[in-house]
Amino acid sequence: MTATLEPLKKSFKAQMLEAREQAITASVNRLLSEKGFDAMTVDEVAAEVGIAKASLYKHFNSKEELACAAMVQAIQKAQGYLEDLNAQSADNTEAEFEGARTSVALYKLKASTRWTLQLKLAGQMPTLPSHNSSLRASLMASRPYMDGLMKVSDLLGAWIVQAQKEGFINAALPPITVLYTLYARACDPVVEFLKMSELHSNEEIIEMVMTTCFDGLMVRKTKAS
Amino acid sequence: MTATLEPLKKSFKAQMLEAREQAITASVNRLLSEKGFDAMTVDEVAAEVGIAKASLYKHFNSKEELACAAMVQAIQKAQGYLEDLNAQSADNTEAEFEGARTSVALYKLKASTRWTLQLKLAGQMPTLPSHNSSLRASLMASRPYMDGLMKVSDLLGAWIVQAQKEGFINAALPPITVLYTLYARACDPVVEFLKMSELHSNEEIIEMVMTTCFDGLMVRKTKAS
DNA sequence: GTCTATAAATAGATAGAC
DNA sequence: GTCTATCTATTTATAGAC
Repeated sequence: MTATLEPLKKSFKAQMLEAREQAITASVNRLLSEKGFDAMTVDEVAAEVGIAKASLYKHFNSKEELACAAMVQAIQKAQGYLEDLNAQSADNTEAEFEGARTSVALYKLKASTRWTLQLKLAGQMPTLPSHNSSLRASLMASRPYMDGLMKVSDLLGAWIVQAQKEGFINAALPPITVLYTLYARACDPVVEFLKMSELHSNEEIIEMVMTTCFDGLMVRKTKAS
Repeated sequence: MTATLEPLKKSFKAQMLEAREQAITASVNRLLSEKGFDAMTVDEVAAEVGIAKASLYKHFNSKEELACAAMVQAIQKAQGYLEDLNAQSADNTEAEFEGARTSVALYKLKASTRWTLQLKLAGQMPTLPSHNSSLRASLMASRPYMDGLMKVSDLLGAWIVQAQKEGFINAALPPITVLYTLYARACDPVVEFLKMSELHSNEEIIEMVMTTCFDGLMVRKTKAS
């Protein structure tokens, strides 16, 4: 009996541990989103999780590791979303809907960006420190993070190239520039400014940022021009 | 004789003081641009200026005041640039050049944005802390900063409204959204990413960011479409 | 005003009991 | 693993001589 229960017991214990660490990374995620790595203190994390600071250090060896774990969780979440999106329509080809040319690749890029903005507005997007910091080094050294980042970049990159081939994304822009421009939406201060102004709903903010990102500030000449 | 020299002596002394403080704000400006407010330490500033830390505190009462002075200098520099730009062509009206419609207001907005990006690439654009920090409060409380910010916003705002009226800037976007989007170029991480990649010259980076900002990521349909 | 030396406060990390 | 209490390093800020 113990022979069959032992593994279950172990699994349960492991699950508890994982749940606890999940709770920690969730708090870190939120704090990282709210104030960033430098301004976030380990005391705050401990207070928000509801455990002693020393207990935190039993799970993670440093503040960097702590933040790293949260970033890994976030990037893997993004990877999961993108892979689901990719699986929805296997064929990455141009399509025709109601006489208007559309692109599955472009659609996916827009959906990803919207998803990012939603996460950001929900306070769940841990912002990378814009300036070089100790966190950067830790992230670079983290296999799971770099793996996730590479997978995400590959997926987005493929859609970018595809959308450029199909004539939807400006082919004069290097794909890497387009990629960075999309990544930058994750730390777009416009979102926060507009949110603080309280003049617009989250949906309106998202649509405005989507417009400035994909259509730009200038008017689009319609076919009637 | 002393009666005529005294004021000169005083003025000279004041000029020295101002020059010293100018040197300090320049260093702060650079460090603020490089690492941001949180990561910048007063020790670093003192070391870079070449004076003792205690001497710094004779000029400024706190780290916030120190950074504040640098930000005021920066915003006033921007204000000066915009006012010069405004004076160059008094009439903010639509124009016709070689059969193509152009807009003086749009031209000014683009010039301002280019100027911002150049400053940023030169490492002279002190980045506002994206998250709430003690610096924000100090800036809000600083009359000269708020005055400068308001003047800058008024100038840009007028050009935005004008360009929208003339049909060059997307009128579906609230002017404040356009304003924030332009302000956001000052802390655009894409610029830094592209600079780090060392694949493009500063001019190329600027042109790419100008394109993504004003034209967006999607292709523009030419009249031939 | 500038310096050296130091105070005071904060934050990352650890010791050791339970 | 969790806690309280503490250590250590860093950083903002100041005292006091010159």
